[in-house]
Amino acid sequence: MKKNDFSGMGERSMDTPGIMKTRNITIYDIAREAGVSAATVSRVLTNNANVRPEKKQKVQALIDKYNFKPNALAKGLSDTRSKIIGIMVADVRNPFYAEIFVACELAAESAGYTVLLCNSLGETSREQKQLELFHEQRISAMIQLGGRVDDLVSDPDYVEAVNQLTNSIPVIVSGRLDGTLCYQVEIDSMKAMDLLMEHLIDLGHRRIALAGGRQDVISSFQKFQRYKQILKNYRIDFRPEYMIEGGYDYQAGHEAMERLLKCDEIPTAVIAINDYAALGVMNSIQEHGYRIPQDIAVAGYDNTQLATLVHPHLTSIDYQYETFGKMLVGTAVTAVEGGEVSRIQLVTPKLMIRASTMPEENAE
Amino acid sequence: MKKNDFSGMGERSMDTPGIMKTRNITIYDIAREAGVSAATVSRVLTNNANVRPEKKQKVQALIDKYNFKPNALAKGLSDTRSKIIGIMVADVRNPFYAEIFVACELAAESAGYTVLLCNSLGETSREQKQLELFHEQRISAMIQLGGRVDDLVSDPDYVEAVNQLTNSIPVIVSGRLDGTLCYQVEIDSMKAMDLLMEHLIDLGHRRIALAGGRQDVISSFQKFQRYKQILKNYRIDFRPEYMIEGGYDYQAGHEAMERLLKCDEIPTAVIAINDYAALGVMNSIQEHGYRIPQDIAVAGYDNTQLATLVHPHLTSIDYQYETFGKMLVGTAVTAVEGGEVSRIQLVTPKLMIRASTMPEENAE
DNA sequence: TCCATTTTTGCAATCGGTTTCATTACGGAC
DNA sequence: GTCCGTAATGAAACCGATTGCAAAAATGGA
Repeated sequence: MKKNDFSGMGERSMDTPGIMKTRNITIYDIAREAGVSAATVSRVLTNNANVRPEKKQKVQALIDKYNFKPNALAKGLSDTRSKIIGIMVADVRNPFYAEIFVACELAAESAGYTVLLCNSLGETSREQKQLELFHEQRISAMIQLGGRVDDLVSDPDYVEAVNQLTNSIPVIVSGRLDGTLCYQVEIDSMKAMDLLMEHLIDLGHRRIALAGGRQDVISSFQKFQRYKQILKNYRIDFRPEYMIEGGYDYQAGHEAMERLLKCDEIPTAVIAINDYAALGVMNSIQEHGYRIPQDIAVAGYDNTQLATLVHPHLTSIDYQYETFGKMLVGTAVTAVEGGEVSRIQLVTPKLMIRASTMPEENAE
Repeated sequence: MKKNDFSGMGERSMDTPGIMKTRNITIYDIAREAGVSAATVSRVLTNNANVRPEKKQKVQALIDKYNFKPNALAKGLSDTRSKIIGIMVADVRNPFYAEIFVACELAAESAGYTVLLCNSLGETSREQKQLELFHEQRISAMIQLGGRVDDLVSDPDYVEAVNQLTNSIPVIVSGRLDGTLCYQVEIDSMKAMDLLMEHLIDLGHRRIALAGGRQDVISSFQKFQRYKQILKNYRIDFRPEYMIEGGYDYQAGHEAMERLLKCDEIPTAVIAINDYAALGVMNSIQEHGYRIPQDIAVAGYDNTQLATLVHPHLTSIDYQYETFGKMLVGTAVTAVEGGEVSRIQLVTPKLMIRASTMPEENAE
């Protein structure tokens, strides 16, 4: 292992038994050995200033030799912000958020930022704590995804905390109701419903039901509205009994389908609010001895891994995570760096057709 | 919104159109208004020094009034380390890692640390970059989970980078081969296999097969070894055709089961290397018209959400994520703070019995 | 009341970068 | 060779905390 041999004293200490600590190399160490000032080394690091090529090379050589990495803390301190983007999600264990997080991580990486993930786990108190954490870390921007806001907006302390943050850094939200001061990057839920409905209607379906989702979640609300609109456009009667609201999990889908199967006329196609609910729907259908898609076609939202784990593979709406992540982080970075970004942006989803709606289609 | 009114100049600027930036409050601002020195405020913050109660109260009141949060960057800079624990996983989109991450986040939170998550995505180059990121952030400790190490250990640059890090901060690894200098927190894979095998043998199974997993992944290797050992203990002949190595996904499980179904004597129970593979196994079984568990019992590892999404619900090994996370973070924190921790620790897994092995057992 | 202790305090240095500003070096024009 | 404008460089201040050290204040004992 290489070490800096120009520092005579105390570069190693044994304060933790068994673990040797190596003193970190600083810009001054490099400067000294290169025979230049720290300012010059800094200029080499930030690259943009004009440094005489020969010196630049010499300094760079030492940087490489000692594998010197500038201290992000010092850097952040001197320009009063860390290059960290805080991301707050309800729960990364939900694959939907996991996908977005990874997409954001990749996008941030190429922009020279780091992402800091926090799970609110749906608890107001945690969400507030995370906000404090972000504040302490002096993050450059915050991305907030999903989660119900009902309880939050009624908590004055929370509102105060968000305002304070919004006042000092760009906040990008998605799938939330708040945000007068925020940037919004949303998935085009209406377009998503369009894609699914047109696909099913093209296949000849006229009895199309919805399973799961709540009116108080903005994206679901939009889907419901669009659903009715599309029916009207196609002159198909809206049947209230075909719109089963509920949660977002397996159970919700299963229960919804059980109710749908009790209708006088059973639907020929069901759109579930997400892949989990779709799985519930599918299991319910199969338990009753119906075939998918011959008797009932099923489609979902999110296009998570689950969609290709079930049988038949599930037709789903892909939220274009890569694009989504890029837009979220891109908006954050542009806003941080003082550029112009539009306040609201939409991501166009894509329909992934699989066997659960088209028997002849091969599962990917 | 509250603001600091004692600072006459430039506390607000309009450099980003439409977004007002508020200058951050510092320890000096508090000190000035309280009529004390910054050192005293710092002592109030860190709590441990002796400050006259009346002053302490006065300062605390101002801290609350302005919702002052000390700058973590400055703090980290002055004690040369940020209170951040870096966590590197292959991919959080894998629910197994997502569970561990959330558990670590919770454990870290109560210890006053922040966790920084990085996905290596199985690429050596990314893993190395994340290491640099950790170094720049001057993290206090690193937790590395899973991932294949074959390519990594052969890359001298990578080894160098890890050594450098290991030399300066505690590194906790799990599910990896390296680690002479590291702390290890492992799940007791042998015990896990014991639990599954004993459960199945108790149920009367004698023809038990394994599906998926590779010899070069340490945890799988241990499972294979233990499997043979247990068979021997119970005087059951080991049949090579019952041990189908492969990957860790749906496909691997499916293919393994297809091969198992071609055996002269079809196994009566199958243990899949994880829940994904188990799902593949189950689907293969059901496609061939067999019933689970009446004809063939199935069990998996990881006890992810998937286990209760499939039908019948899957018997699986629960890795006790909460305990696991606590041990990982606990080890990191103790090591950072100079305490004694044992180099190797084991987490005892737990068997979750569900309908895929016991028909009469109700799914939870 | 006065001196010796023990607590409280504040000053100033430090952590490791960036950046402003003044100074110096350089290259070309005359 | 001199002069001038630009490019290159370094000294020093600054970001916002912590902390060792010394001074000041409070306390207690005689």
